[in-house]
Amino acid sequence: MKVLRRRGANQEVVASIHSLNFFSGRIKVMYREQCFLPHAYTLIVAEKPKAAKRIAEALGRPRKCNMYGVSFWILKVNGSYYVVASAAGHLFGLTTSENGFPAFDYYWVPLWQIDPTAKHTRKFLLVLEFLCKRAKAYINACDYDIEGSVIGYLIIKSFGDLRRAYRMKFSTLTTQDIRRAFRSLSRLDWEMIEAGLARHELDWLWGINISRALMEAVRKVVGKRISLSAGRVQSPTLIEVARRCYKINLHVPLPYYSVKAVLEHNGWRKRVVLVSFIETFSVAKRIARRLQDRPYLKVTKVKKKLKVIPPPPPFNLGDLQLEAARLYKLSPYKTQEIAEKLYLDALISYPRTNSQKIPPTIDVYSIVSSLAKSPVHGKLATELLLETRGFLKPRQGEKDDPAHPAIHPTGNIAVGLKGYEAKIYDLIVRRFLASMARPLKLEETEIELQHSSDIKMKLKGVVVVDKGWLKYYPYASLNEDR
DNA sequence: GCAAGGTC
Repeated sequence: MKVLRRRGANQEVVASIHSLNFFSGRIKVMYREQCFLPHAYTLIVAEKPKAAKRIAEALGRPRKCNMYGVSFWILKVNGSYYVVASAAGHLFGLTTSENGFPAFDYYWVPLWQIDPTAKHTRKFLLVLEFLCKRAKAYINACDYDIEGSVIGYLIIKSFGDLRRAYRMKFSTLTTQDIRRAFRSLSRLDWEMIEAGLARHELDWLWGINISRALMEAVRKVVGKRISLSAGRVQSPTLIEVARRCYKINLHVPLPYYSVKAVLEHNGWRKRVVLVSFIETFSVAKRIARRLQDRPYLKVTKVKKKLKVIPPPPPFNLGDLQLEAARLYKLSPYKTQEIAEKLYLDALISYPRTNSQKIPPTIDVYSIVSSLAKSPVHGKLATELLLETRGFLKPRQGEKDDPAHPAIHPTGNIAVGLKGYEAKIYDLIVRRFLASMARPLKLEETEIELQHSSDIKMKLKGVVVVDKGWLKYYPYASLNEDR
């Protein structure tokens, strides 16, 4: 289906095939547009089409081309040509020709050859092969993580030349960040590539061999073949699920009793509870009767404590998934998917991060100033700027990530977000703002009350002295009954 | 047939 025609001395015409019409058993090919592939260009490889489009648009004024139904972009930067093309996630996978186990003879092949659900990857591979063959240099602009490093590496290794390959490193898909990453290209990131290849190969070796051994063992006992699997992630997860299941099923609940009373003082009513728990109903009933017979309590102790709770750090992916599950019952997968979309729309930074830190190189003042213009978060961002007088220092969490900062808004204004997308974006923005706000101050009061007998009751209360960061992130769970 | 992790 590749259609090529020589055009002039140094230009090739790639006719794009837009649609295939099946008519009377014959295939009719319709040509709609033509793309002039420059003679000399650098190929920029993105991980997915949407990222490729963003990169192309950030670097120049691209011309969109199409081949086998796959888009790529041609543009000129400072007089040189660049072609931005994209993968569709992993395009290569591991396989073996060995049956049974142990199987150690594994090798990389195009994914469409071994995975029936990945047939669509073939056309991406064909386009990349075509573009790689004619490129003078290569830039791996896949997501900056170990999988992205492997995706780009395998493409350039298979069809291009690793000696003329570079890495583009970015954490957001904003024009600014893409241009910065393009200006400061680095050598191929061999550490990440090796880590990624090792991850693939170990997961494959362990998973395939243990699964085969498991099936063989079960077949010997049961007498028939059952499809079973084991792996680095699923097997420990299954053990944990089983442990919890046992724990829940084997739990024997022991009843206990508490005595509650309503305290009235100058028209002010509060519920007080017994300091200790009672094991039997008869004892609890006796205490309740004594309280009823003589319904007065004397204050014996008042304890006041000022609690200062520092702001929460900005989100890493795990924290975001926990919050989205707690607040909106979203599955971790769904949250991840939404975050990915927000990243591709250049609204948030790269979400697959473990970091709870915002490094000083990120211009948080610009981001908050931009957010101040947002119809949704403008008021909050403005308040933060006023409160802090522009002195913005995000709380740094413990967890770190070698490649990316904590998830944060880019400052681009979100338009038309709906449903859970709006909710997840809201969580990210609020958490980011909260991380730079004042601590939350609470005054906790505990009052001990004594009955004329030896019965002791208590009363707990809390007053918010300074809302601090809670104003920005009111969803916080403070883990205590407040 | 079997993993895990990308993305359409």
